[in-house]
Parts: sequence; C-alpha cells; structure tokens
Amino acid sequence: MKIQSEPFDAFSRLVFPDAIAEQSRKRFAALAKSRVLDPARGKPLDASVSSLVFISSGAVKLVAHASAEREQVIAFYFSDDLFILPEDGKHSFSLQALQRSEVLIFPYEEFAALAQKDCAILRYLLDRSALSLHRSREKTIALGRKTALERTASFLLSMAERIGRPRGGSVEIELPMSRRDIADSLGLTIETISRQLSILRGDKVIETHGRAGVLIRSCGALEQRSGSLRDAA
Amino acid sequence: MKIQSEPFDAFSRLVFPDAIAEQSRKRFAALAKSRVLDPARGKPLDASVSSLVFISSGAVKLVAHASAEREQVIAFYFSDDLFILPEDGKHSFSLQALQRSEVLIFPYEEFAALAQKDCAILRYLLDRSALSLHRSREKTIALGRKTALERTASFLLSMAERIGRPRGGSVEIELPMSRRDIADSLGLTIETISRQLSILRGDKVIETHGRAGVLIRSCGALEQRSGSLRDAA
DNA sequence: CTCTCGCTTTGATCCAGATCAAGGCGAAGA
DNA sequence: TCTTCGCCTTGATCTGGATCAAAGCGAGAG
Repeated sequence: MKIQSEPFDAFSRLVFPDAIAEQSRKRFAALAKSRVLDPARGKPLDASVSSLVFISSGAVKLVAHASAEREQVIAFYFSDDLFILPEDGKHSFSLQALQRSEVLIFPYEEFAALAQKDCAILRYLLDRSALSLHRSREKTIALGRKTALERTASFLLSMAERIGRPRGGSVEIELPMSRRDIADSLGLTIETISRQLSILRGDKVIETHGRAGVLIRSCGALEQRSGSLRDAA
Repeated sequence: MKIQSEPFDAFSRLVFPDAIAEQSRKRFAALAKSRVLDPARGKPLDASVSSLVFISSGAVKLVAHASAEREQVIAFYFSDDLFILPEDGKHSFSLQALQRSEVLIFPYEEFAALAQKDCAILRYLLDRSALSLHRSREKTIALGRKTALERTASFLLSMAERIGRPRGGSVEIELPMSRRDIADSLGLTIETISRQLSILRGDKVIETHGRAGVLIRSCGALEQRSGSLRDAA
C-alpha cells in the first residue's frame, strides 16, 4: 500500500473535500488500483468493466477499436484528468500510455456507490463528466463538419490550452503523441496531418521543432483556421 | 404553476427518490421552466447559460452551429431523456423540436447546487451524463472511422433501440427527423443518406414506407453492415 | 561520431462521398 | 378528388482526403 500512496494522495487532494473522514478516505484508497503504464508494453489496460481512471502523471490515449486495423482515438488525457473508461460493448476500448504514466483505477460502480455518501464527491464527478461530454461534443463537431485543416487547427488549440506553455504571445507545446495518434483522433491519415502542419508552417502560423515540438506563433490565426464561428458577422 | 405540473410530475417520478421531502420537491419545481417547443417556430431555445433539459414528451435535436450554413446535429433526444444543453462557447448550440414537444428546463448550476443536498439525485444525473458521454463517444467512432453505409446502419440500429417497436423478428420505426437532420447528425449529405437507404432497401435489409416509416427486417444484417467489431475472429 | 530504424514529409494517383442537376412522390389544403 | 409545395430519390460529375510510393530526418545504439 506504500507504493500507491503518492498517486492516491494527489487524487485525494483534488477530489475530496478537506473535511472528508479519514475512515472514508481509506475506503476509497482500498478501491484504487495503482498502475504504471508504459508506452513500450502492448495493450496495457482494457475494460471488462466500467472504470473511473485518474491520471496521476503522464499522458494517455483512450482508444476504441472499431474493428481490426481501424482504431479511433476517443480522447487524450493528461495529469490530473479524471474520466470514465467504458466497458467493452459494441466496440472495445483500451487505455494506452503515450509516455510513462501513473494512473489510479477505480471500478466505477463501487466508486459511485461509495461516493453516494458524500455529495461533494459526486458533484465533482458530475462536473468532470460534463467537461468530458463537452469535449466529446466538440470532437463530434470537428469530425462531422470540419475540413482537415480546421480539425488540425482545432487540435493544436486544444493542446495549447491543455498542455501548452505560454511564451509571450506564443504558446509552446511538446506533443506526447505521434502523428498516427493525432490522425486516429481526428479521423484523418498521417499523411494528411503532416500536410496540414506543413501548410500552417508555410503560413507562419506555427513552427515545428523536431517531432514533438510545436510553437504556435499566433493563436488568433489558428482560431481563424479552426472553423469556429467567427465569420458570423 | 398549474400548467407545468404535469411535465414536472413525470420528471419527478423518474428522477427523485420516493422519499424526497415535499418541500425539497417544491424547490426544484420552482427552478423549472416548462416550455412547449414546436417545429414550425424558428430557433426555439438557445443557451446563454448551461441548462439541464428534460424531454417530457416529443422529440428534439441538439444542434451545434459550426458556422453559418454548417450545422452539426450533436444528438437526438426523446421522451424521458435528460441531458445537458451546453452554454455557447466556441460554437453556439440550440435545441430544436422535431415534433411538438414538452420540455422542462433547469439552470444547470442552480439545479446541481440544489441536488447537492440529495446524493440520489446527483447519482441519477451522473449516470445520465455517463450515458450521454457513452453515446457521444459512439458517435465519435462513427464519424471518425466509419463509411457512409456503416454510419447509416448504426443510426438505424440506434433509433430501433430508442424509439423502435418490435414486430416479431422485425423492428418498426417512425422517424421523427428529416433526411437533412440525419445527414447533419452523421456528417453526410441528404443525397448520400438517401443512397445508403436505397442500398439497404435493395438488399432487403429494410423497407421504407413513406418518408418516416422504416421497417428493419433483419437487425443482424444491419449489425453486420454497421462496422462494429464482428469480423475479429 | 556514425549508423540505423522508425517516424515524418512530400509527391502521384485514386475513390468515396460531395456537389450539381433533374425528376418523383406524399401530405396538406382547396 | 386534384393541386401544389417541399421533401426525397436518382443520375452525372467533381474533389478533398485516402492510398500508394519514395525520400528525409532524428533519437538512440554502438
């Protein structure tokens, strides 16, 4: 139990109200499984039962396997993100690390049942779910109605917001995912991603440094290309 | 308050535990705005603030406006569905009736704050959110990785499950939405939807009767065409 | 420092679904 | 019953992004 105490503490600080009883905290701790996910290892975490996952550190992708050879990245998650890993249904889901990541896994039903004694915890879960839902809906818009360039621009803006470091008027991003992951997330191919990035580079909207480094030189220019409503004037 | 008592009662029966105090029920009732949405009228309900919506009767679509002339149907909702109508952000959202519909609208923040006194209500909300999220993720898979025929088949199966009437081995559906709505939901055009339906009709998988009537003659055959994992053998 | 393997970029061609263009046909009113 | 208007279907053509193909290039190993 010593090994997983550090990730659980981080989770505890974020999710639990200060006033939670020590005994109650221990019950949650007993539900938690702590895991270190590594990108090298194969399929690290699949879901026979619905789980609640907390990313203590690192970066992961939630992947749905539509069929052999066809996979869709449902979402990326980073440090301190909390989300529901659905059980396999019509499609199978798995969680894969993009870098070495520490995660905490709770069985969803048991967690919710336990949380039902403390409304503040349920409320936190509800708000996180609402955020997940909102992001998922944004993705729906992107996949349903946006062009390749718009999707790429939207993706970069989203990453800037979630893991970017502001540098004056610019934002620096270190992308933990490969071009393939981005493509599988946006419903495009790696070649198309690469081409869109080249276009943005050519337009001086971004710079790329090596495989992972991206510098957004103008968020405004990116937003104009992201297909959000601007020309509604 | 007399007018809206019937829709609220339906909501109350579904969401509240039997034991809820009458006084507490009244507080929720005071938050609720009851509306009748009509397809004829223009933009019936937009969202300056995040709302919780309950469909008492009828059928509605949640629409996101990516930009002028480009809209994406995020989801369809039917009787007894409860969901979050997000406030306008990068995209603007609106709720539009497909038929005459009675809906109940709560401001999300106030509702959640009030519900925080009763964990059972929060739990119900959380589970409904999880369902919305699951459906949204299914849509992500459809839009990201499925062909036009697979999307159409998935759509019909989803409708069969939600508003279909079993007729022996078949399922009868009365579609409340137009081809345009379906197209805007699946990220396709009306012509493509029409063509896919013709293909399914030609393959004897479905029959169509008039504009709205669909008879699924073989759910199995539809599932095979829906691009879920089956050929993983 | 150099090699090398796997990721990424760029180029050429192809195709599923969009777009453009006519007709059908069904529901509501006369 | 007939008309009419607005969906829906079907056909012809076009195109954005996929697929196929071939170099670049960068991080880790030796």
